[in-house]
Amino acid sequence: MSALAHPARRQILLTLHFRGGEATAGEIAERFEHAWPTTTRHLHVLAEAGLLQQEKRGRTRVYTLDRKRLALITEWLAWFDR
Amino acid sequence: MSALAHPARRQILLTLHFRGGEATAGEIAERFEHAWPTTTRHLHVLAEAGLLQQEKRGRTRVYTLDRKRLALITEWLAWFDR
DNA sequence: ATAAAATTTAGCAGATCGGCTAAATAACAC
DNA sequence: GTGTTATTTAGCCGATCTGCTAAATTTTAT
Repeated sequence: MSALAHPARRQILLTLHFRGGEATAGEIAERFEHAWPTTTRHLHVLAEAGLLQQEKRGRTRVYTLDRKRLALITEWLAWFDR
Repeated sequence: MSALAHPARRQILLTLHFRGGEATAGEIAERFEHAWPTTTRHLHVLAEAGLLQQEKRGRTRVYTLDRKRLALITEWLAWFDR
């Protein structure tokens, strides 16, 4: 859950969502003012948390949103509705 | 959202929930192996994030869970269901 | 007035975070 | 094979996090 702690990372997730769940590292990075390596690191944190999957496609890398993983968080929050 | 990043803080929220949304600092702290001041700090972080309210009652302090604030997070996550 | 109980505040120390630049890697184009 | 494009890796550095102990604060009890 600490993967969601940083605004840039939440923005990455939303960006991916509204692009149909997939985007290349470049497409994502260009939306931020951060230097590329900074975004690369955020992507890595998200992938480490299982929220993103990485796929090497030619010389680009495509990141895919894992909505199931996000759903786990929603489920955790649902404890408070009982 | 970074207030939820630490496991101890999530545990505090659940503890409060299952006690009806209210508990004293002591009741919460005794559930953790952490030193008291450590738990005090976690409580403060949660209060700062608006997830808890603090009320001085005699020589104890009662913390109350703010479920509305938690609901905001659920709402954010709901973006991914569209 | 003094002591005990409940809790916070202060402040130190090591770990992690998050930005950066510079250099490395991998795939494609000529 | 040389260069260009896309992206990551390495590593520095200041800021924030999280644990601790010791001391302060506030209320209740004697």
